[in-house]
Amino acid sequence: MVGSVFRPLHRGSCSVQCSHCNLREICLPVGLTRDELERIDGRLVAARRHVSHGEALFRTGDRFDAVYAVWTGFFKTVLTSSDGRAQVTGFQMAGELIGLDAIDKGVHAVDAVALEDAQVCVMPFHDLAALGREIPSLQAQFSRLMSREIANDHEAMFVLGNMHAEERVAAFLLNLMHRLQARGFSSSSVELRMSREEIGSFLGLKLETVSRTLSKFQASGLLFVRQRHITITDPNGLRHLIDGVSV
Amino acid sequence: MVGSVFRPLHRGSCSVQCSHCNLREICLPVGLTRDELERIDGRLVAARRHVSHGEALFRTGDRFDAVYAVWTGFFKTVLTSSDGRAQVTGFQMAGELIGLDAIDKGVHAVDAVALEDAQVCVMPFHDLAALGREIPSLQAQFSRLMSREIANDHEAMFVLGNMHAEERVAAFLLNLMHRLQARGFSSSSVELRMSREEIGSFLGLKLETVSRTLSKFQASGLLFVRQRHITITDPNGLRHLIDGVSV
DNA sequence: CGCGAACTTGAGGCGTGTCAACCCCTGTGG
DNA sequence: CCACAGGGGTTGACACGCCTCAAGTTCGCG
Repeated sequence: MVGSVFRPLHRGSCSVQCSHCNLREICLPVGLTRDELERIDGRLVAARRHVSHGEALFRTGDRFDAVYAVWTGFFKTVLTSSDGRAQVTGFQMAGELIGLDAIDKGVHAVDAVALEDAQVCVMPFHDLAALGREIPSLQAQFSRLMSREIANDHEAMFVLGNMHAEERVAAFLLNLMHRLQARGFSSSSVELRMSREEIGSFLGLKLETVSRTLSKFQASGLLFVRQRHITITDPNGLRHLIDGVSV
Repeated sequence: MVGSVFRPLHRGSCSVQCSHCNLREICLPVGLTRDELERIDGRLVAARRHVSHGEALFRTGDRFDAVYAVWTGFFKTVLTSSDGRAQVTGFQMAGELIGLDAIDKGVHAVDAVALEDAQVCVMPFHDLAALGREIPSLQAQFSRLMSREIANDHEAMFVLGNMHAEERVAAFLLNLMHRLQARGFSSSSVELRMSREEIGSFLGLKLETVSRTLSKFQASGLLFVRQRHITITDPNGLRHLIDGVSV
């Protein structure tokens, strides 16, 4: 277990310093001054927590008491109905927040599951709120991130409500590559962390349809796909598929 | 035009008092003390604004500078792609906020259109943020409402991604009646404010499918429908249709 | 009274789901 | 080092639910 040797460093009074984090320009502290960054060091993030591949950061029904920022690794959030149907509501990567939907009810309504070994920054919501009062630009950025999640969800609703299978998959790939690119990864080649079934759940499609669509994209010369490895050779071709669709 | 005679009262320095609003237990100020309520009087809501049936409160591309609370009337928000396809992302009624998705980018990404003559409370975001700093429970409630919108959107994604036409329409009706009931209206009878096409857009269905589904529900004895008037006679029957689905 | 918008209803087509068989890759144990 | 098992992925045939297209009805409004 890679993570366990680090655990002592990330627990208890040992402070996690946002000011030295390589994600500080992507994550919650965006826009804070040097001075403000140092004021939140050790006070915003109570601890780092390891979550192994396949394990849950939290589950539906768990009490909400902290917001999580992905530090390393990859997550999915899944909303499950009492008759067992599941909807993947999002995939989260480095610098993205998890748990925002639970602030209202104080109870988590989704499962957050690691799609690979991962580490998250634990931000107790009580502390986050207090720091937000002290540092207005932190509160502002937190509001912006909640707003961004709402806007992203509206985009997802558009995909689910208006698009055909090919358009959905193309939109998914472009969104994913765009976010990876913003984090310094290749914008053309990726090792997917999620299964066809998980992609399908997010997109409102069955796994066979996702698989068929990727095969068709390959046959059309838009990309190469082999299991979970995907190389996009014609991003403009993908964009053309969803033509008018903004964002 | 009913509203115009009130306009002078709602403009400029004339203060809008949340402490005397009949929505104060439903809207943003939920949970504020008497004292806190009086502190936001005339400072949170800069003005009330009338929006006539069919007109837009704001449109895609408009600069964001205020959050709106519905005071009277009924709205839809619509996300439109550049090729003209539209997705209704929500319907908003009294006490619900509009515009939260624009905080991040500072530009509105949806049209907010009144489905009947309406009045909204205009809350300049700058003032809202400042008051949030001054009154922590206001900031807390604002965060809760943003969180609630995220959770609602996830529910909508579940509906779009997992449900069949009948389930979608049933879920829509139950959600609508539940929200109306919370505002003191009948939970069984309603005059819909939106067209079949708008319902369909929200649910990812065509208007004919919505129409057929309502007719089928009537034939099954679940409700009476006549144009936009709907009376639900068997709410448990509707709930049974979406069985396991939580919320 | 007549027009247009919204709604209803029917017939037929199509895209995606369903079901099933097979393939690929990885890990495990003999 | 190979055999085997199992999960994930691919591909095909067929079914069916919703969309499309079209005609007719109802209602509100000038």
